[in-house]
Amino acid sequence: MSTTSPAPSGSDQHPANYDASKYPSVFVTVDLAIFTIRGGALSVLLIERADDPFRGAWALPGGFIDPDEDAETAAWRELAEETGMERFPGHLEQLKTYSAPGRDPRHRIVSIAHVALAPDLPDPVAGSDARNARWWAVEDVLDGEGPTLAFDHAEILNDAIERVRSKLEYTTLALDFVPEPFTMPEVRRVYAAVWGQAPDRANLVRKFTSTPGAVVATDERRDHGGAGPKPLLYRRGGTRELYPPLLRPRPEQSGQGE
Amino acid sequence: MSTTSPAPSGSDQHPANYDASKYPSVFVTVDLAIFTIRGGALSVLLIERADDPFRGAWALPGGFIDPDEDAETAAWRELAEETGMERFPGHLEQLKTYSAPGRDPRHRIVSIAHVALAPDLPDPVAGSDARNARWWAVEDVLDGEGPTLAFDHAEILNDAIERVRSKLEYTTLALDFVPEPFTMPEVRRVYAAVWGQAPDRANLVRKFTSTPGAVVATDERRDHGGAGPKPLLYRRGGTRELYPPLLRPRPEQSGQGE
DNA sequence: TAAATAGTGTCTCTGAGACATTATATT
DNA sequence: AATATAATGTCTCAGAGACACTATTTA
Repeated sequence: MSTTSPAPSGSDQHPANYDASKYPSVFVTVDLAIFTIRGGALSVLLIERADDPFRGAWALPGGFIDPDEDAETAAWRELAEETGMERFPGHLEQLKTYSAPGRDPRHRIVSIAHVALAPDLPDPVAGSDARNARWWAVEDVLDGEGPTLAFDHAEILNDAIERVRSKLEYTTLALDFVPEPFTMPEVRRVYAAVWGQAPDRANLVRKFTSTPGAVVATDERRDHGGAGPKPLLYRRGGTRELYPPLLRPRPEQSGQGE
Repeated sequence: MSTTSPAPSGSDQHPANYDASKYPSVFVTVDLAIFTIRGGALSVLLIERADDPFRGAWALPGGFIDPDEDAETAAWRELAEETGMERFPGHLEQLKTYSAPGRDPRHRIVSIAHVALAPDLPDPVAGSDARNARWWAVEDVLDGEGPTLAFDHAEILNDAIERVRSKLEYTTLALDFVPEPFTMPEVRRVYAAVWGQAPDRANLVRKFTSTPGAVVATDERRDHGGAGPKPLLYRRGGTRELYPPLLRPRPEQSGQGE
């Protein structure tokens, strides 16, 4: 059927009796868009490249998949290494795989990108290789006021941000940005940081407290030292889905109906 | 940092000066969950395996990524090959990448799975290798009344179905299941087939016709030969997002609020 | 005329958005 | 007191769900 591809021999669609020499070696890596909220701003961890290509540009952390690992395991391992914690204390999910032939000028590298997020992440550890790593406010990176990104990492970061923004609509993902126990005003500040716009206080609280199993109220309140009543503390519940979703406001769209 | 992984030498997170011999060869393939609607039933294309492993089991079509291709290009090529058409006339998107070390017992294979769908796909071509390929009703595969699936393809298929079901909620993806021009009753039958439950006629029509740019009405009607008035014909508009979404009914959930 | 289907009207109820009100805390 | 914040109440409107009604076609 195919005239363009070196089809597998025989009827097997999988490479049992396959001539591997026809294919150049392919490296498979994981890349990570790690988000946290620092100073009220959605922030992402980037690493400054010390070598060419893209020397001096900034890149998403990443690394190779070991022979005995799947991508998710490799991503958890990288998370622990990059943040210097034994076990990364947040959420991780696969984002998308990037496979353009020229995305790395040296080798064919297929990268399985992931999104991770956690509350209160510390400044990244200085690696044994003394490479430069730091948190950047996402807004600055998008504005172009921040660093230049290496490879296709600008595209990956865009996709990752859109994933987080949209999952805040129909899941309780925002709760993974705050340490337990948390207050509703804290959750609201997560929405403000990620969307750039906070939902109405009353509506947000109603959504979370009226979704069965989303959050569990404790009988304690947080003393934040400032003025006003002490907000009630909650813990995460088992329910991950917000139904119906908490939709972010869309930009006004013009266009004709039928 | 890592004690478990053979870390790249130096500070480079990408494999410029990397000892490739430390890693066994990894094959990268694309797998395809191709959906269409036949006889009112959501159906998926499967191929019977002629060789071990999983001889006699059924698998999603797939194949290798060529050195000069990205995954999407490879998927389009496979689509054309499997359906026997020069250009696959439907929608394609990346689903998820599957990378468990043991998912293929012979080699390390990382598979970038895709979801494709189109209206009115013909019976699959008999390949030059005379392998068996056919459409299966998704319902039968899920029931276990259908074929046994090879590798981790049951998991991939499940993920693919869930992707299609959920995208029908917040996009106009249903329109890619019908040939242009189409009628609203046809679109409704798509929802019925994918969700197992049709939305209310009036509400569905309101949603599509009141979303600016979603569909464009023609001034023609389809003669379907049967009783009743001839339904109005539409074409797809540029808008892909349904906002607010057309949510499918959720199963009753129990659980305690706060 | 009966039956089938397309298209539209409309009633009700949920829930989002917006804002007011009350309660609780600090200075 | 004045100010700040948390929590809740409530008014309004958009839109989903359900269903009725009319129109159009075939048998």
